[in-house]
Amino acid sequence: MEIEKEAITSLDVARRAGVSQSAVSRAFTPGASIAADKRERIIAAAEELGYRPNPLARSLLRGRSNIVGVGVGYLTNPFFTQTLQLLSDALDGAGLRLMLFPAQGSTRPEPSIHEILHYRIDALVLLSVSPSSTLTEQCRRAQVPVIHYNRTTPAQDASCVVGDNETGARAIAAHLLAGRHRRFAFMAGTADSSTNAQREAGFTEYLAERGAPAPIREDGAFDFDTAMAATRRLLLRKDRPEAIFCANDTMALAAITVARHEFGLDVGREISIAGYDDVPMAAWPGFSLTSYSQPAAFMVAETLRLILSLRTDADRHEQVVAQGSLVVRGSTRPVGA
Amino acid sequence: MEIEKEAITSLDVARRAGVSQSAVSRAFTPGASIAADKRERIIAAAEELGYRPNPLARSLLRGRSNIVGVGVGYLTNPFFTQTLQLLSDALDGAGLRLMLFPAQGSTRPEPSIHEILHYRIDALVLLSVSPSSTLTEQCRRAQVPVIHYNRTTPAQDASCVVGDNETGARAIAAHLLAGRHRRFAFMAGTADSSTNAQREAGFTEYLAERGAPAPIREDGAFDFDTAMAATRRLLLRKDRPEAIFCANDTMALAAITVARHEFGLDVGREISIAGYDDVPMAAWPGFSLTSYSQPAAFMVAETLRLILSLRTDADRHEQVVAQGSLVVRGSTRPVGA
DNA sequence: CTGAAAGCGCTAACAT
DNA sequence: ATGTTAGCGCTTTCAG
Repeated sequence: MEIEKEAITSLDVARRAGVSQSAVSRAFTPGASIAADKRERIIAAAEELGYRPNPLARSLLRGRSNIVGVGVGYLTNPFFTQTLQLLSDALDGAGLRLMLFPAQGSTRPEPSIHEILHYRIDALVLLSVSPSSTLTEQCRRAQVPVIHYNRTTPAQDASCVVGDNETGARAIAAHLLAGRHRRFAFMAGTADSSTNAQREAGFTEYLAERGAPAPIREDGAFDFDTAMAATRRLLLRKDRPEAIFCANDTMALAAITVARHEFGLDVGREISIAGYDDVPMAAWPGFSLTSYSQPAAFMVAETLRLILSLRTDADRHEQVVAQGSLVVRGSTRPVGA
Repeated sequence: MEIEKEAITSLDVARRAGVSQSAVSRAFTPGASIAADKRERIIAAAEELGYRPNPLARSLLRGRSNIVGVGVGYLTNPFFTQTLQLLSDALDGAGLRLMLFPAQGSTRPEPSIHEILHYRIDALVLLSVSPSSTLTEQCRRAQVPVIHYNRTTPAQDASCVVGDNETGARAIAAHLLAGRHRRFAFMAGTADSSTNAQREAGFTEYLAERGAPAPIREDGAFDFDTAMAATRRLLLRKDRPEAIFCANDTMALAAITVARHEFGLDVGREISIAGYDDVPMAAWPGFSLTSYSQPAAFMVAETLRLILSLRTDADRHEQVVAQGSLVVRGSTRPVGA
């Protein structure tokens, strides 16, 4: 064991391998022109010394840090958790670092985003965070591509990766309609969310097209507790809805819980409840929630592709819309019943 | 709006404020000796230009990056999710950045950790990751303090923040014993986890002390699906256990699901099931899971305290043991029933 | 208290 | 293909 050693630098490796310091740099740069045998000798010397190029110094010079900033609002939603896990693995596999920061899910400009931007990050990924124009503007100026995940921007002036919410919501509507329900309800997520808006539009429009009555609306804010309260209000109505479509699974799980445990309803027979996202819990026998599956793995893969492609030109932007699929389980009345 | 501007540097601010570049640096360094009015003038100029010191350059020189590496195994466990959320907020509040990397929850040395270490991170936090001696050694050499969260190291040669698992498991055992159960089972988490070992020891020892029979043991690997299978094995036995203590809540939720939906058991009357962690879902009416609560907020606060204190001397280490509390709900038979 | 100057560790011209 | 040189943007002596 060596005694208390300061970090080894490329110069140490250079001396050891008997070459110039810049040769060491080249040995660690994929496209650089250097003799194969010399490179091997340098790599060998580096291994012995336990050397790795200092990413900080490298970033300072290159103007890019190999770091991707990831902003996330509420980690409590399993859909985001799953996404974060996938994204974490994907970035790691691509040799990119993931810098996580809390984005509160709100519109107001977050100071942390500001700070993150100074790390000369390769890209900024926002998971279900409502877009803010000031943030978008700042990133544009800093030449940092922004990728909205699970959100679209009003002006479509930024890149995003989203599911086809309208189609999904229409599929849910069609399924509920096929179950011969009359009174429908929609439990909304947060109002400023494009995701919620699209799901609501798809659901409402499909019902209207088929001549069904407009759904009752309650606000569940994408949150379990809020959704429980909203469900109570729905189920206490004289014209109690027969089918509830919740804008995400978290709220649907809350609705099932309240319907079953507080109102003693047989979910799937006396009332139908459907969600969106198809989180792992939806498949648990205790819930058996009908939902619309978002292809998380595909969406994350697309996000990575965008990161790699946009870091060369941040001004370009691209919208990716992923197709999902309806997953019918026991929480909705069977078709034709 | 300016035209396509390169990032502004301290020199730009210096020129604008009519001072030297080093004055700008001092204005942004808390302890530096600079006249108050000059500092204000510089700060004003910086605001106008939208200047912030480049953290990359700063880190390169200071040898510390203000980044904390956080390694996490499985984000699917809500307890870790909650912790990550809290930690993310805490670090952000302290002006520290959080670099997330997948640690696979395994013992083998991860290449990403290697890479992260070169960012001259202030500390490495490992969430429920089994300690590896090679990793510990590497961090020691790099003078990076390691903090194990929810794990202890065998040799106690590193810092950690853990709950008092033995006490918690004993409290669960006492509670189940008070419910007049005869046949007990313990559903274990992953074998190499100190957390699991301590919970198992506390549970088993308490039962032994009271003259109760040793619990049947099944392996649930801290995982929902694995725990479902393990529960089936338990409930198919001739000597079916009357009370099951699961080493974490995820497994307990699986046990409840199987007991209720596959075996038609009335959980809390015909069988008692208890968990550990007291995740939010434990309180859902559909589960009403008796659990032992880990004080996540306190543990994260302590983690932050350790980070701040250890970054000046990485050689020191400290063990923090947090006290939790028993949360009795409906999944276990009431005491005296 | 303040400015000039010397690097932190590395990459990217520029010469050879 | 390789070594030399000039910085990336900042902090920190060192003089004054």
